[in-house]
Amino acid sequence: MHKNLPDLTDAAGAAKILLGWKLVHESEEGVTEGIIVETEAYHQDDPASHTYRGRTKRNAGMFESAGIAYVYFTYGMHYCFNIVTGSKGVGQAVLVRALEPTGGLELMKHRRQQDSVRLLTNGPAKLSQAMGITAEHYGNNLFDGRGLYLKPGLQPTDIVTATRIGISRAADIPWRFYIDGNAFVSKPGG
DNA sequence: CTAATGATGAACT
DNA sequence: GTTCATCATTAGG
Repeated sequence: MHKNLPDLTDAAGAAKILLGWKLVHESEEGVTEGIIVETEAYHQDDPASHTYRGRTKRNAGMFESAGIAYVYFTYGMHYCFNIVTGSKGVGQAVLVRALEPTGGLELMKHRRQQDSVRLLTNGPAKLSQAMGITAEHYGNNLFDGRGLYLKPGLQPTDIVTATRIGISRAADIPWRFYIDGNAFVSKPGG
């Protein structure tokens, strides 16, 4: 069957296109899903990217073919989820920064120990925890419709372009995109 | 081997 | 606005 796939040839373009797509995780605990409402692009020749200094054991996944998951652990306690873009051998990816929860709300609340829906997935480490994404999903195919995967959603009407969050270098490059007015964007403005 | 740092989040003032 | 919990990865010796 023909699959509806997004254009993942370039991280910045893909970051915009992926807004409105749904991220689904069918786990043993249950199914959780949410609409992607905020993303950031990271290229290889980008001082803020993990791949800027070349390939390492940690970032090897970003050099694989587009459409797989790149999950990294940071600050000693947080997982962040990325969608790999570009050709095999090119280190780029799209960081998913926020979701609008659309399914499995109770499971998300349980995983996050948090009752407020608005605080469930409005940040990269928060959504990873709410969705149950960990290092075991590193390298997963996100378009096979099994386990952790993406599926098409409604195209948002208004997309805001802004600067990226939490980086010290190339902080002025506008490679953050989010759905205008959405309540689950981690940091409106920028 | 050692040391610095980080694509964060929560809890403060 | 600021501080800090907490550790894998990385660069350097």
